[in-house]
Amino acid sequence: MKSGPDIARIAALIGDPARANMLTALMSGKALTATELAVEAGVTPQTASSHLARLTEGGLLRQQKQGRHKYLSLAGDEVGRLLELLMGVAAGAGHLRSRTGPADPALRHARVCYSHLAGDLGTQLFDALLVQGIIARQGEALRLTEAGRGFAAGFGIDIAALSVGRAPLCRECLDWSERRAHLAGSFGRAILSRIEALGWASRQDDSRALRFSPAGEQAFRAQFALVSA
Amino acid sequence: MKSGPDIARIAALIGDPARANMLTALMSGKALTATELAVEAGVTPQTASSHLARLTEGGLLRQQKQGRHKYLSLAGDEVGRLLELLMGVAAGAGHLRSRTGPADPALRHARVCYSHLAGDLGTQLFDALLVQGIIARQGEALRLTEAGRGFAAGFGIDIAALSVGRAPLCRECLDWSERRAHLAGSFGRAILSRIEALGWASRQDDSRALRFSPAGEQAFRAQFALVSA
DNA sequence: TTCATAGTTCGACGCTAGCCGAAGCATTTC
DNA sequence: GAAATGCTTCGGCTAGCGTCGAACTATGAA
Repeated sequence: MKSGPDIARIAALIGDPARANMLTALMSGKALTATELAVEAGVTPQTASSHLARLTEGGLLRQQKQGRHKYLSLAGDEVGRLLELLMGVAAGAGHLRSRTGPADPALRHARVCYSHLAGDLGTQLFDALLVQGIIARQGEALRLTEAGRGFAAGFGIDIAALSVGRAPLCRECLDWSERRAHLAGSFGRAILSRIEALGWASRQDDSRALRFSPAGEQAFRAQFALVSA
Repeated sequence: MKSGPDIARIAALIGDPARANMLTALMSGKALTATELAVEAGVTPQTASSHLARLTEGGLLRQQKQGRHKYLSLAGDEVGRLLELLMGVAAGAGHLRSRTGPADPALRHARVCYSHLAGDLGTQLFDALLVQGIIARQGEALRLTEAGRGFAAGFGIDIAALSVGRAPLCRECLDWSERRAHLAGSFGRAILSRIEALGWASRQDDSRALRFSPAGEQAFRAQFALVSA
């Protein structure tokens, strides 16, 4: 029977696995759409909608409508710090998640994440694009450089066509298997389309794994100047 | 579908109102017994027992058995910081608890704790007994010194009669309101009996508060050489 | 010894909260 | 205009969790 802030209320908000997944997905600081978060949490959009409403109502998330999308991000630094501390305590208690995503090596190597390239190859690509100055950080955001536009044209991507929407051209997306960022945004999706169009890789239709042919992976590494495996 | 520490697990632990009450009650750093926490949380001892077991298993609490009591305290600084941050976020979200509890000053001043003296006067007594060499630390335990035996006789306590049982003569007991030790054990109980027998103080029968008469408190302070209030 | 108290275990009950299917806006695209 | 997409609301189902009564163990008191 204490007075004071209602810590149980917001702890309970974080305490649901689906919501916790959403929150950790947002820890990168990037805003994600409702559907992306639904996939991230492993629930249907209806369920996600309810969760997101409650998280917002509880002051943990901030919403930003943009066209028919709804971008969600953490409500503030304090929320981020809270989550980090929570991860620290959880790790200290030695409780790692049991429900580990499929340890499928193929998934870790290369997979599709909302129509862009993720996994080991995805993060390598992201690093290489930064090093080569094709994309650049601009504060919290990412932008396509002038050199990048030239590169895109040479790779067969029509940037002008991508720029019509208001959706960001470049976004970073945190990779669960690598804990590092890979490239999202319409440019990221275009790269994956191109990779498939060139026949370098194809999707496994019953999974998110992306299967590169040996020659395809070699061409991919050459194109983006990745160090060989 | 992320990997990493299971933040939902421990957030859910904090997310139950009863458990949250227990944790906030422990935020002062004081150790409390299982029953005290049950009262604090407003649940029956059975329910509390289950909660406390889960909190300990989850790495949030630390247990310390002492006789037939079980003292519980936060497992570490990190847990305390987590709770504080949680309160900060909760307060920021504008969610305050309505239920307010009594902070009875009389209870803090002097009360009965399993038949020995606790509260502010109890901890003062404990310190004075140590300083005057009536009791002394011996590793983790406490013992009555030779000087102490003489003092006890002068105060009207028959140490030989107390020594028949196997129960320790002197024990320290953590004080919830002061977060400091006071004297327990059969010697501690004997002191309280003597205080009551001398008419210095009397129990309030519907509470654990101990009511000293003005003259009684003065005599008590003189007897044990406490600094005046 | 016998009694009282602190704490635990077990079992059963009830309620909450998460989940999804179906249907309903709202916005964008063709 | 019609179709598609992103998101929300509603309703019903189910699993899980918190709750307590009753019975049990262990420690301390008389």
